[in-house]
Amino acid sequence: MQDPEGIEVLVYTDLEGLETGRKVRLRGTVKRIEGKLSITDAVPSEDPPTPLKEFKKRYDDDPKGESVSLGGRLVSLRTMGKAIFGHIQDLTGKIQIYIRKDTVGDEGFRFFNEFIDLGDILGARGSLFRTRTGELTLEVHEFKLLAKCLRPLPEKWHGLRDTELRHRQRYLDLIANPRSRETFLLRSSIIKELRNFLDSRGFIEVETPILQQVASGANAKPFVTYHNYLEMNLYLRIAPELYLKRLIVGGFPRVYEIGRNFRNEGVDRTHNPEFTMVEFYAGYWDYEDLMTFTEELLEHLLIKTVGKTKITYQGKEINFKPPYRRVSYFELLEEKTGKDKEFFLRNLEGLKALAGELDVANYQSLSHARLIDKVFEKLCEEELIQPTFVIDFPALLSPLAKPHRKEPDLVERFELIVATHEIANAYTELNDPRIQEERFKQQLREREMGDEEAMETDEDFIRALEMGMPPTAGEGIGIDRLVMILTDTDNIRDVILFPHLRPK
RNA sequence: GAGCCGGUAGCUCAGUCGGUAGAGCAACGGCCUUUUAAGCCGUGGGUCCCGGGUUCGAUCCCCGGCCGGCUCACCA
Repeated sequence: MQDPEGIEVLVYTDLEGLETGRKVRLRGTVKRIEGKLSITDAVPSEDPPTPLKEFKKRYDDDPKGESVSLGGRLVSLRTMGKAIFGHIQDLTGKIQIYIRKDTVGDEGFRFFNEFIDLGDILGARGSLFRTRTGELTLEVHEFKLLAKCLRPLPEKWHGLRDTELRHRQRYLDLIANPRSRETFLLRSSIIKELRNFLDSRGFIEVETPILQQVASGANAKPFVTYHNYLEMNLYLRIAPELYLKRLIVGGFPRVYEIGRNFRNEGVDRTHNPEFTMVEFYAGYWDYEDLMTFTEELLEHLLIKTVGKTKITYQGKEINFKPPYRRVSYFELLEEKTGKDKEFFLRNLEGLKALAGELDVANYQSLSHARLIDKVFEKLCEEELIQPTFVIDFPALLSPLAKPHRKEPDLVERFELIVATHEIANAYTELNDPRIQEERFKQQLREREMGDEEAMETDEDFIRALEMGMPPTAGEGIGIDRLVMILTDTDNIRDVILFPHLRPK
């Protein structure tokens, strides 16, 4: 039993140090125990404690007569003279505890009253019962202070609202806001199920360089860093694509990588400078195979994580039950503009005029490829709510994709759009080294014309293709955006544990 | 990078037509052995984001800055 005069286990002395450089309201209890608090370690506690959700499930049917122990953070406290009610919380749930003077004894009760505060981490052992209102509750026989909470908890009813604080001190957000805990748990299970699904289909998980000598495989500005020993600049990858395809050349039949990409660009509701992607590549597949596969993958993810295929996102119902609509890029454009593929691909002046009418920013200085893409985004993407495969993109926009088997100006590429967001981007991979070389040269010309984000040439990648890459299809899925949709979140920072913020 | 909005107690928020501020929760002292946003009585707590300006006087008005949010631009 606890005895304030017992063996020293937990002692706070230098409380001033806590206040360095900032004003902190220290809690009365803490001031009181300054220098002198001590606790025996005589109380046994299960280590580590069972997650509370599991705990409650286990004992819900038969709460009587058990001597059980649990642990977690004390998040509410109702003292009623000679009895105390409170709730202990962990990541998975909450359970009520009940402490009676009769049960824990005078000394134990005094200790709890004097030294235990809201926010403390407690271990407790006792028996379960149901209160009048039917709530499963632990009547505490023994308890142990496992860690002291020196700062006050956020407000118990409203939680922690301030977005800045929620992001800067995510631990507070996680303690105070159940919604936030649920989001990150769901994110974890989405990634787990993604991995399970890919593994079960014969994909091999690999890791490729994050520090790269050439940042290629996407159109984006890289972060630059410096390697002291090699005396050279290196780039944080903007995509793993070219390395994963090297592995297909090397004989891996199917590979995937889940990891961070880094793009040195703006931050907003749907962009964080580092973001998580899965990219997977399958030899002997084409983009048609990938569309079917993607439908199966998403159906699996939805069922395994949220338990259904129909969800609500920002007030709109979205149905992930396959099959998804497939519509070609130029078909959509023609629907919106009445102008056909020939117009977009051959009539640069007409296209510029159209972009001007649509208020596309800087339309005078955009490349042909970007003009098409801007017009598409402006007119078409905004209306795609249900999962939709937009297929057969212009070759101009897709330097790594294989030419379409029937249409010479197009490539075999699709994007999966959900709720106006691009969730996946995929294509039959270009495996002809000569065409790839030509595409890189075209990108170089775009770069020379001022497009800073045109793709870099990777000589070794061309050499790899020269060894022969089997027909292959590959796809990238933005995990953060997928999590946003499945958690009904409209800001990417709410699905990234520690989003980037300016230092305060 | 631009425009708009915001920053007041630990948290959630109110307020001051310019006279240095309040509530609830949290904290602290009491009462209370089935409460659950517990209740009741009492107490303490603020560089009103920072720096300048105007003014007898600025938390409030003006200018600049910092941080955040939204929209736009760039991008996935």
